[in-house]
Amino acid sequence: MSQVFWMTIYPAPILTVDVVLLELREETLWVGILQRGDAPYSGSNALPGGFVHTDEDANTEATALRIIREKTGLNGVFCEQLGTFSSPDRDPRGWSATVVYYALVRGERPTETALKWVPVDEPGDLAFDHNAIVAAATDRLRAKGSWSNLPAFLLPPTFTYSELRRTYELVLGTNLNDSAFRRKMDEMNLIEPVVGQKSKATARPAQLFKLKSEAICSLNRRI
Amino acid sequence: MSQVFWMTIYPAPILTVDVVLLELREETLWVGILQRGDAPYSGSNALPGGFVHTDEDANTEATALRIIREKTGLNGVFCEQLGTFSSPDRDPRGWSATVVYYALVRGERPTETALKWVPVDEPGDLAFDHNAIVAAATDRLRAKGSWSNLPAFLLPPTFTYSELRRTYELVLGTNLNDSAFRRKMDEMNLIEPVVGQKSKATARPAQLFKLKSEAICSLNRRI
DNA sequence: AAAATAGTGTCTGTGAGACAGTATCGC
DNA sequence: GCGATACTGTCTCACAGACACTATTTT
Repeated sequence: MSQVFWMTIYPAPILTVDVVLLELREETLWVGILQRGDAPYSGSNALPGGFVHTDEDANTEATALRIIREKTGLNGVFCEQLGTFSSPDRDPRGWSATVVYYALVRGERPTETALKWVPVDEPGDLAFDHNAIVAAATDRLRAKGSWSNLPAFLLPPTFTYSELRRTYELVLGTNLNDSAFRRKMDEMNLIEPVVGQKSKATARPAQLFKLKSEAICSLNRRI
Repeated sequence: MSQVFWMTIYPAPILTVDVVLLELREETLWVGILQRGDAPYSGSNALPGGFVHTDEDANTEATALRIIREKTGLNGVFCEQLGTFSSPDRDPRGWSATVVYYALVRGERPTETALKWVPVDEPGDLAFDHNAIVAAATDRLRAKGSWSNLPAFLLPPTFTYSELRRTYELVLGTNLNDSAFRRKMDEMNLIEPVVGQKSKATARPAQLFKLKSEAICSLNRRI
């Protein structure tokens, strides 16, 4: 290991991977947190995270997906790199960097886990620099929501026009015109109808739709 | 150091910082590369990069700015995190991650340095995964160019409408309508005239402009 | 029938492309 | 004068907001 060579000059920074799990429920965006057991910040709330398992992780995204699987039991969620946060002070163990991913949980939150959900705008005091990281993740979601199909990944696989529009409204923090939204969605060719009908109890049922592609894609127009 | 605890379980990944220096010259985007002296990939071309100096770098961006300063002598260039690239194979020394920044050099390339400049679209074979990283950086530049003032940072501090439009055209790979571009720039309030005039030798001199703010900002409309 | 939500049709203002027309320089 | 580039004015089309209107369900 020639790694020893430079480690004698500069100690290797601590490298971790953290995940911002985001979920939409009851008209609010929630972030998943865990109470830490080990030091540092033992007992504090923090984002789920961990070290790279160099024997099994193909890259830091694989680490993030493994952490998501371990903490929530979920597979196949939308997961994207947010950025790397670093400083000499953010971790009392020394100079550290954390590669952060954010993930969107579709529909129902997983149960039977230690994960707690708190509103993204009032997550309370989190360990490390995790408050700043949560803020950066919501900024990214709101920014990217205006020109991509990202908000759709906060919904279950099938959804109505109204649910999709309401999701965009909550992510973007604005009200959207109903007919203009339908027009844009129709023309942008992102969603397709499913034969089943939504059995909304109170009024006329709505057509259910699903994404044509399970991949994130940018829109030629703004929402 | 409780760092020892987890290092006994998983060896710490190698963490580096790399910089994609981009420059616009002769109607082409160029990327700055260095010939490597040390192993691995000794003799190959690679992006300028290095390890975090934990005694002096406040974060990985500071590392990137220090690398830019050391390799080009430039201060105050636009520099932004592109992302972190990682894998067990990208560095023969072991599992590694590199935090990549891209920087835009304004106007004249620095001389008297070991830096070589190659076209971003044909950079030749680069060490590590640096070809993929250069491609990701140009993708980011092209994407962000369409909704921000980013391309202006490829120009000298003062420039004409025509030069700014040409820069956007080269970054975006499309032709832009002259009068529409002027209208948008006027309304978006990003640039302001400077009293001096450009002394273009061949024809009518053009008004020089400068950015109102030296910060990157997103546009409310697309270019 | 009334209430409620789903979905459609049409008017209108605004912004962007197209392009003609004017201005100012070197020669 | 002419060529060249800088800049301005105007026409038109397309898109998005507004909103009235119709449709289909539950109660």
